[in-house]
Amino acid sequence: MRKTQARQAIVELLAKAHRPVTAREIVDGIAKSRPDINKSTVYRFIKSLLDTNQLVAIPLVGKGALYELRTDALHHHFACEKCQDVVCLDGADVQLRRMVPQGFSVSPQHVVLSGLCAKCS
Amino acid sequence: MRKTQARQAIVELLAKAHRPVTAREIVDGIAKSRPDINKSTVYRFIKSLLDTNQLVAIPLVGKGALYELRTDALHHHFACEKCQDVVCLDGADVQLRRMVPQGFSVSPQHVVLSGLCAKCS
DNA sequence: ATCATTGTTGCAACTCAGTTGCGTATAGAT
DNA sequence: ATCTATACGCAACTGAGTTGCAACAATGAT
Repeated sequence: MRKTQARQAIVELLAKAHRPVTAREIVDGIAKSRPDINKSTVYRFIKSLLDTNQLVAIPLVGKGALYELRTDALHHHFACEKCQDVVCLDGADVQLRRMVPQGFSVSPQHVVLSGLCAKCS
Repeated sequence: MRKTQARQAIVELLAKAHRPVTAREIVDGIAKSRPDINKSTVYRFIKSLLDTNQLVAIPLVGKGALYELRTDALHHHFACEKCQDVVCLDGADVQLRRMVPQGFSVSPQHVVLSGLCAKCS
């Protein structure tokens, strides 16, 4: 995995976002700040980060996925169906394990709950 | 909402599936049994069912969503990352409520956990 | 510092799921 | 039986994401 200018720019964008972002936001963000970097490069790198487990994908209802760099602090997410806001949930791992049958294991980084947030409900 | 031949065929397919299916499976399934029904009709009806809350969407990691007819028996889903199998989880609602902050409400039909199922882990 | 290797990139063309505009057909009311 | 809004088929379109390939540039060797 070579350290190229394009890749540094993409990782920087992800790190600066401080929230999960869509593929579209990454592509558009890079296009704005670095128009010399092609969208194929961005998509290829997103895929590569996913393959090497450096990026966490959070699937959304009907609208692709959100991405965030994997950090040591594993956490789950909650997506508000009304304001589309995504917040991070902490300490929910124990609860999750209680939900699945014996022998099943949950990937904590892939859990996203949907519903209404405190503001919208 | 008129009861047309196309719509009856689509609902029938969903009911007979006895598991959540992808949009692709619905479109292909209809195309096979009823080639006279156009894919636009299928997509339009899926959207219409979603808008009227008669269909539940289960977002997947990177691969669109699964759909199932809404039944009285609300339940959550678990998607195996290896064998792609989707199973239904029961009685997990209480656990979910413990996971979100005060004031948040979870849409139980929209929760899908990912990980490894008993066979694959 | 220069070179050679090979992974990475830009480009343009492509794929394919899902959408849309429009003229026609049909379910359901009168 | 007639009427009319709703739903449909069709074909063209959209747009996110992918791919083949020639050119480029990041690393390790010299």
